Parts: sequence; structure tokens; C-alpha cells
Amino acid sequence: MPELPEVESARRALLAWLPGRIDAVTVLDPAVVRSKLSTRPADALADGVDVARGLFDGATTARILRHGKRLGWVLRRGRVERAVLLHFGMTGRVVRRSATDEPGAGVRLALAAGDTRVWFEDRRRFGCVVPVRPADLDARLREGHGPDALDEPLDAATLRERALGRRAIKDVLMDQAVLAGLGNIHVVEVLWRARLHPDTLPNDVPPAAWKRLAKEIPAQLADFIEQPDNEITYVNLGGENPFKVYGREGEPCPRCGTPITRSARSRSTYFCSGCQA
DNA sequence: ACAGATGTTGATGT
DNA sequence: TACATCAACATCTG
Repeated sequence: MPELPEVESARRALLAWLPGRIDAVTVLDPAVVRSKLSTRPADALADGVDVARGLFDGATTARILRHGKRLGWVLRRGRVERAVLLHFGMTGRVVRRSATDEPGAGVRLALAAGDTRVWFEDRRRFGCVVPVRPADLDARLREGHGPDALDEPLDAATLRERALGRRAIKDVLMDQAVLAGLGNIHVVEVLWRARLHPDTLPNDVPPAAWKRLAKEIPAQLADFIEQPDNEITYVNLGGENPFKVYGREGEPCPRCGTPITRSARSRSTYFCSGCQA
């Protein structure tokens, strides 16, 4: 699922795939254009199709920013700049196709540039495109979010300050207001790398573990960013499972050999009871 | 057949 | 305030 590394991979892919003029946009699902960042098609803009055309038709990419799991795409036509926030929700992704390919179910937006087709695909429709004023883009990207988990990594002391409370460390690290970018899969991996049990309360995290967390968060994310030459493949869709513990219930921990546990309470939480204290 | 899981986020409730 | 749970959606699994 799209967490920070997948979103950064998508950012790089879009820059590589659409280096010049975008000839046209086809809006296959008008509800993908929303009035605000929202998981709900009901928040669609009434004139979303026209807005999308105004944004993309004949435009060139000026730059694409990222904060956490959000992208901010700035488009330029002549002297006029326009911008959109892009969020992938749970199943959103971008794919490159050719002119002979027909978009199937799940394709929400299709861009054409020469012989290249770039589709925004999102079966479950939690993802969205939100027009914003370019001047507001930075603020809108960051709205309600903490620092970027990769580009603005927190040191151990700041991480601890921001985490203090009654919630388990896993829940804290997935809270985008604490730091932006981690979702369920990568937080599970980060906690394994830092040898920390997901249910640990912040007060019980030893100083050395805060230091490991501060180091392993950006390290984990950086390790999973794909270069744009690769077709973007969601790491948990098909193929080999690239993770150390996620999705590996019962398999031996790569570090200590103890069978990996899947927590019954917090769903999809995998950890090693042998070396995650 | 159908209940439950998936995994993100804004909205709602405690 | 802070934290937990829900709703949105589509697909897959047992």
C-alpha cells in the first residue's frame, strides 16, 4: 500500500514519464477530483472534469513536491501556474502505459503525452486530486502533519517529546501529526529494525531504543524507494515478500530465529517475541 | 453465502 | 485535550 516510499517512487516516476507537455486529460471518474483531501467520493467537486482539464490540458510539470504520503504537483501553462494535491489512499498508484492501451475499471484519470499514457489507478476510490492555489501548496501539503519522516527526520529527543502519551509506540508512529509518512507496513518493519515491541508505551521506551528508532525510520523508508525505471510495483502485491517480518507469521525471525508473531489485537501487526523487547 | 479483513484518513464519539 | 472508533470503498478469504 502507498506509504512514503511508494509515494516518493510515484513522484519520481511522474517526473520521468511526463518531462514535457501533457496533451490531454481524461477524467474517467469525476469523483476523483475533490474539494479537499478526503477519502470520500461524496466530496467531489461539482465541476471536477473542467477543473482537471484546466489543470492538465496543454500544461507542463513545473515541479512535484512531497510531504509524507501527499504529493503536490505544480503545472504551468504559459505564465500561469496551477497546483494539485494528490493522495493515493489505500489502493492508488500511477502506471505508465502506451497509446494502444485502454483504461479498465479502477482507472480514475488518464493523462496523454505523445505516445505515453499515465494513469492514476485507484480501485477503492479513497485517493483523490485536490486543486489548490500554488501559493498555498506548501501549507496545504503540511496541514495537520508533523515533519516528513524521510526528509526531516526527528532526532531521538524530539521523537520522544512528540510521542509522549498513552498510546502504544506503533500507533504513535503511524500518526501523521507526529511525523508524516509511516503506515502500517513500514512501521512494523521499523519496529523490528529498532528491536522494539509494537505495544511499548512511550514512557517505557529506553533511551537507546529512541536512538535506534530515529535512525531506522529514515533508513527503512530510503531502502524502499524505487527508481523510476522500474515499473512501480507495490511491494506487497505479488512477487516475493520483501519484508523482514510483515506478512511472515510463523516464519523464523531473520535476526534470532524465533517464529514471528502476528498480534491478535492490533491487526496486521507482526513482530518477533524473541528480540523485540 | 456472507462475515470479516484489508489499510488510510477525516469525521465523530468518549 | 487526547485518544479510540467509525465510515468511506472494493476485493479477497475462509
